[in-house]
Amino acid sequence: MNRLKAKKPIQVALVEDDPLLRANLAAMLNSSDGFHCQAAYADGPAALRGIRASRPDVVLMDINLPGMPGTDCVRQLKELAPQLPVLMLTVYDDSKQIFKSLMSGATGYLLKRTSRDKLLEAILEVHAGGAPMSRQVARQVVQFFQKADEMPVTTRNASVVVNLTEREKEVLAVLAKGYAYKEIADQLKISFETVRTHLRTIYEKLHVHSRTEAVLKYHGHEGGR
Amino acid sequence: MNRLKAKKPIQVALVEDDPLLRANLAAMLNSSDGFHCQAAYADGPAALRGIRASRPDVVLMDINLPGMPGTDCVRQLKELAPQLPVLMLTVYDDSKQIFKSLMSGATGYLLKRTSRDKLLEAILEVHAGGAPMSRQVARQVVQFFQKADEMPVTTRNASVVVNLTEREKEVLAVLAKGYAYKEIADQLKISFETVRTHLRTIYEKLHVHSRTEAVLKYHGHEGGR
DNA sequence: GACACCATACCACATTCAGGGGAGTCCGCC
DNA sequence: GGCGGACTCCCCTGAATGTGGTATGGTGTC
Repeated sequence: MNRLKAKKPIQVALVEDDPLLRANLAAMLNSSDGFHCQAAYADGPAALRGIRASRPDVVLMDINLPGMPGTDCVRQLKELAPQLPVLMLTVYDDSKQIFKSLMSGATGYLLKRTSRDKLLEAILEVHAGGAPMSRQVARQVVQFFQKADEMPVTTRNASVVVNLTEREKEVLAVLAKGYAYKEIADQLKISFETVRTHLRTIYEKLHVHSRTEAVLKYHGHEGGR
Repeated sequence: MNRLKAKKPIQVALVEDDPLLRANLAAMLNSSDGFHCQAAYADGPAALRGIRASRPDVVLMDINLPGMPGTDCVRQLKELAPQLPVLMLTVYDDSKQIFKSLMSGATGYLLKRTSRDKLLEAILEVHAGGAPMSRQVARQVVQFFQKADEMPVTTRNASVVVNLTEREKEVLAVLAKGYAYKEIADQLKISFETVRTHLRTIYEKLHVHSRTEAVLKYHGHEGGR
């Protein structure tokens, strides 16, 4: 954050629909040595038009844009400037969003709660040829590969479910038939709360965040990312 | 690198066949606040035996081990301690090696020319739940996703879904991938409320009362109830 | 034109789910 | 004989879901 003193600043373009956040980010960039907010756009189409002409060094893009999703915007941006690094900003560390962004061409992926310093560091990093990711994001990406490794063998519900204990498998099996928590509790003769405790650890082990995702994994569907 | 002052140091286990490098790394760790080199192994089998008993917080592993490749070692390590984070060290930023490591279960991937500070930072990072990667590695990982921009679409849906209108089928298809209502709304470019309206009529037509039941019908599982 | 049907959208209320704690028993293993 | 893992149970909070009603514009049909 302290080198680049006399060098020309990194030209950053912003794409963010929230006016307040947009202004804050721009101000933050312009008050930081080595950075310059070249332009700020409120939506995808405007960004595409502007960036085509102005050629920034780095783009900071909100993933939730009105009208055109950030991921679509990245994809089109990458078509007209393949080398241009794009940093996605999001409030969610949801794996579906992450992979969608990365597949669309995003170069890095940061959570919005990233601190100012980390954000500036990430801009430098991406400009230097890296691929900065927030901690949670990086871990998800890495886990993707570990899951992908189990995939080809797809012994249906055998491979994904292996880490689960016997009881957890029972709970998941009932869950996967569509029963509500209290019904699962009745069937297994345990309390509602115990069902929830099991489900929590099951979700953790399967890397999912909703019963639907868990059911999809159980049935080997491996739901969309 | 300066927090964790009075806290218990992170217990690190080393796996590195080069005696000199091994000693250097151990010394470096032990001379750094907040870190402790708990053990250092020269090969995979020794590491597996030792780590099973000693339960370190983090493992630093050379990818080029004599006898057993580092990737195999990681795989076995992950079987006996799935939560244990493993940082791979390598001189190559070869993409095949990187992906093999990640698929084997490595949590982070650093080039050996990484500086002392960056290395310590990476250990903290991985211990805090992240997935530190050297710049070159991160970029390769991201590029992987951009090349793999396809998806296995297995949606054979004809059975129960016939009574539904076109739009309803679209909604159900996205629902069945595990997306939340608001995500469905984003994808179909309609409002959250409209998604809910569609879902209501879908549930009615399918005679179900929860998304899990709907998903099961959609995938032809019929669920026992 | 009246009518049915579809897609869109909003409000309100109750229930369910998801994630964060903590905590006690039992059992096996070093 | 302590320690960890599995299983059990409870509390709290906030988000997501399920169900009821209502409404507008478009489209096609009789």
